[in-house]
Amino acid sequence: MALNPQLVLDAAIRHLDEVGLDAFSVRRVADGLGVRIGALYWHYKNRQALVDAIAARILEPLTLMEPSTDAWDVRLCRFARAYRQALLSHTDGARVITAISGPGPMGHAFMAIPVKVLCEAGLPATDAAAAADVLTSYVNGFTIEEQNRKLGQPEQDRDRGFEFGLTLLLDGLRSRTTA
Amino acid sequence: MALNPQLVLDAAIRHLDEVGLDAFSVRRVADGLGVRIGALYWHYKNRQALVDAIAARILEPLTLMEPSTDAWDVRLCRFARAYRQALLSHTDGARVITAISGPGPMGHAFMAIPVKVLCEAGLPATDAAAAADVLTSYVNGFTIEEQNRKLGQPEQDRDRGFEFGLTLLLDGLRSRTTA
DNA sequence: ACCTGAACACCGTTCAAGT
DNA sequence: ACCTGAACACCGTTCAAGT
Repeated sequence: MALNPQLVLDAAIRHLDEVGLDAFSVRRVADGLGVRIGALYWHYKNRQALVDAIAARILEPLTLMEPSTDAWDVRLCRFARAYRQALLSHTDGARVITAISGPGPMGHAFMAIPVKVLCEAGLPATDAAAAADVLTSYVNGFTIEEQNRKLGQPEQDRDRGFEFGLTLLLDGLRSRTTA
Repeated sequence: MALNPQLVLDAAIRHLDEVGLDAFSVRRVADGLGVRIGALYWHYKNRQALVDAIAARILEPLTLMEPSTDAWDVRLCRFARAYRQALLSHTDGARVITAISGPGPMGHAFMAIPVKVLCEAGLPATDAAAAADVLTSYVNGFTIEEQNRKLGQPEQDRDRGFEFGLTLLLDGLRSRTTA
């Protein structure tokens, strides 16, 4: 069976889910595929490229969300929740995102979602970009901490904490929009 | 000259500032001290203990802020800004904080600051804790991104982005307090 | 108590050589 | 085109042995 970037990425994600980002090792990914380590370097330039690919895979579901006709604040909430869930769906998912070497095409498609919603809400383009940064920064920061230290805590409590911050941001944004 | 935890920590921070967290190496810290690597393990149990110590050093200035009689929102803003500045004062400072093995005494003293302010603002204890988590999560997330990718950007722009989010959170909090 | 010397088991990366 | 074999320069950690 021939190796290809897809299969390597699948194995990498399995390995990440098992051991977490700190113990994530290109060599172990090769082991999981029953292949010598040099083989992976044919499909991915280096470890960073593999991490970037994992990050893109994590963000992909968000860029595929179906468009909605709901109010902008409802859509922004849905985006933030879906983003957190995407990060939570893999071990250290939030830290993986902050370990990307740069925002690739997927990263740009991802950020375009909240920016678009906020523009439609009537925010000036520059404010929309800033607000989108704030929102994703919050989700990143919250979920990093959540995956680092709060996974023993009941899901309901963690959800409540997240929703509290989301509400604060949304309230602040509503008072700055015209729509 | 005898080695001690202080000197090791100083050298570790110098090394961190030079190469960043990813390239941070216990061996290089030993090199910087002109000492064999085994020597460091007498003063620090392992690499993680050294990172924890760096994090505590970064947070220390905040726990030493002089008490203030200003309004709660002014104090909370001041705390958030000082926290961001503390993180920015060392290479990858924000990522160092999220790499702590656990909240030590310094971490607890640190979190007590915003919690206290928010309690005095009239928030129920449980809301105060949640809001403090939200605020620090935001600062962490924002500053990680800032140190990862925005350090080329003018400081004024980065400050503006940060203040935007801070204002949103503060506005949201004000509508939930009695004081 | 504090440090050296030396080893151990691991990394990521490269690259000629095979097929 | 794709993978193996083998090397290289690095890690963190341990621990007997020295002082």
